[in-house]
Amino acid sequence: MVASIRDVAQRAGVSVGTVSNVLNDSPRVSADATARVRAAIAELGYVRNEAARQLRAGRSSSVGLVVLDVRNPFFTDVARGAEDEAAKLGLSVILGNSDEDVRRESAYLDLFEEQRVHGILISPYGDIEPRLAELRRRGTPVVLVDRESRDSGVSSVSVDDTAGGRLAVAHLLSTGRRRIAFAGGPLGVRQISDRLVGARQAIDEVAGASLEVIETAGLTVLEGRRVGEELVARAERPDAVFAANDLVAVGLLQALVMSGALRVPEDVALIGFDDIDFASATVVPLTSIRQPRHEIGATALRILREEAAEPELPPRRIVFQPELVVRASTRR
Amino acid sequence: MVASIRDVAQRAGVSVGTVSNVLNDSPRVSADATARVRAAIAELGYVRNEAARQLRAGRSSSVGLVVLDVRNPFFTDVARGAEDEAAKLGLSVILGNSDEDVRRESAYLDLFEEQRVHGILISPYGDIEPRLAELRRRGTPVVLVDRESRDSGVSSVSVDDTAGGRLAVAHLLSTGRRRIAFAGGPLGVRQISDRLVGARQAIDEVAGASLEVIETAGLTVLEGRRVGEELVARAERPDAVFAANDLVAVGLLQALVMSGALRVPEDVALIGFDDIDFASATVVPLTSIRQPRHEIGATALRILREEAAEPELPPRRIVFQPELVVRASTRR
DNA sequence: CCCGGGAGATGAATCGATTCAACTCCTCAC
DNA sequence: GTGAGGAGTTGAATCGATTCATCTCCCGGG
Repeated sequence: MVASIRDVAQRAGVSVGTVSNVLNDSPRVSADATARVRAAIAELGYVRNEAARQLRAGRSSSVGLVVLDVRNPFFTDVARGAEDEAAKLGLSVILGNSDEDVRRESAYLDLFEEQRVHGILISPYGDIEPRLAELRRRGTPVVLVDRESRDSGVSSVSVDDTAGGRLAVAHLLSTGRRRIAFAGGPLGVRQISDRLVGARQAIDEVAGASLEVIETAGLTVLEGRRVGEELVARAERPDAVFAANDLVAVGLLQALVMSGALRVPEDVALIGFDDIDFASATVVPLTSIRQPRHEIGATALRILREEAAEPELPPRRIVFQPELVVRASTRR
Repeated sequence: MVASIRDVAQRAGVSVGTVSNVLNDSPRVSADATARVRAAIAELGYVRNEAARQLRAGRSSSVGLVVLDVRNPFFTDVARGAEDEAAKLGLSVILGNSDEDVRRESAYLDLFEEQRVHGILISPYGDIEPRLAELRRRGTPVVLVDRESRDSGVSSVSVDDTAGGRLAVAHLLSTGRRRIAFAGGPLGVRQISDRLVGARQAIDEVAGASLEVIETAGLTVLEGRRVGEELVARAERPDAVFAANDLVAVGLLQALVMSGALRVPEDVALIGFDDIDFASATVVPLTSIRQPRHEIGATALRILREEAAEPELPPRRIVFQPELVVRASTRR
């Protein structure tokens, strides 16, 4: 029913080898043969069968990317960075959304391994470094995104979350705030716990500063609102909140502003993390910690390529430094 | 390097046919053989090669889904509906983000066709129905999502956007508003222009009612803010705005509230479209037009399956009816 | 006129899983 | 003792693109 390379060859009056050479732009084909093959392809509506190609090649030309939350602009920007870089190399990116669910995360890894993807980029949720090391051992290169790898033999591209946390809280302290709250979770996710570690370091350097931890079930706007409503209802409140990402910060901001009773930054200062595009567009523009989102994705893809080319290379760890972006939500 | 089914067969002391039967849970295999094969698989770390499977089967077990904007919760909810339904059938969903770009949209269709996906679900951006009909003719079932198909031979699952637009504006009119603005775009996207058509129908039924159209470049929060800022700066303002989706409505709300000069709904009423989860969580909870998002995705996938099973079926058009959800942003 | 060599073209072998006709045992009925 | 029939297993053929050793022309030099 669907035309194969053999049908094209027959129609063009050449061999399958020649058709294959045309498809792959081999220079060894005469102009005449090329034209005939092109015509036959158009007439038959021939479309290359990627499965057959892959089977022969041993690897697919797709890269799998598993993210924690597709709705978070941070990850879509990272994905775009990876896609742009992949396009240059003739690869494509398949996006999987683990949605902070270990079962979904694991299912995507299974799927990608069965597909013999070129490699896997993953922003991990569960404790899966052993599994990833195993994947790598079996021949699928893996690069951690947004989390630094620990001892396992896997490369990573991340941002120094501890430094980011320190930067955020040091900024709040420098504007005179002393009763700081950290809002985010789950703390089992290292990207998040590292930000908390940094926050604590900054607190410890200033006498009289205190840190309260408000753990959330996830990093979403809704969770942020929940925390905000709780704060509004309290008698004793922190004078500044460090949200573990911008979505949580946006939710907090909404709840605080909606209450009418609290002003940002006068009553409560607020700082987020990621510096998504949206951060500058909130009711009160949000101070945040910028991560080079696009660059993270692009770099991860480049490293993946290098590993695919030379599997024996030792794992690499790229760590970007985060940057403080001050806006109205923390002004004095 | 990587173990194949032949290696497993050899290690287990059976034929490849038997291994294949074990992998596919055929009942015709003895307990003894099954156990030996399972053991061999574990020892060798064997992972099935999906490309080889696909080549033989002729079709992949993945379904391609192309959405206009992954960041829009409406589409992630539709995607989840499709995924949940796919999982029941042993299929997986590959997500592609066209990001309202015809080149990206087209590239995903190429990719999916080369992959011989089981079928394609697409929320179309450009005018690609002819291309989709061609795909279907060549054997890849296609279902339009979120847009009703016109004359072409393609199935669709959508919501009655015209009825939705009518519902929205009729509601604004029923609360006494008369100078209505429609904010959204690009109007070349039929999902959007249909909402405008419905809005106009409602306007035409009420004497003294007027409709102003403010076209935007896309349906994003940032575009909504832009429109909001423009409205704030004006002397003559509408007394109600119908935003073509909730993201635009959220942006509008932010800009209006931020100005401090305008109150919602007292000075300007605001209604959105989609009723994303977030709509009830905005500073002023948003009145919206609800679409059965999860159900749309699930239904589309079910129809895709039916078409894959019986390619001769005539195209079907499922149209869900939208529903008005009243919240604070349009109260009197 | 012959031969070397380069440009093109050929087609069989290959990748790995599935399928199915054919085969081997065994059991049981008569 | 024989034959029917069921359970379980086998392995060659197949899917479609790529690769590469081999072959065919043809041209120019000697």
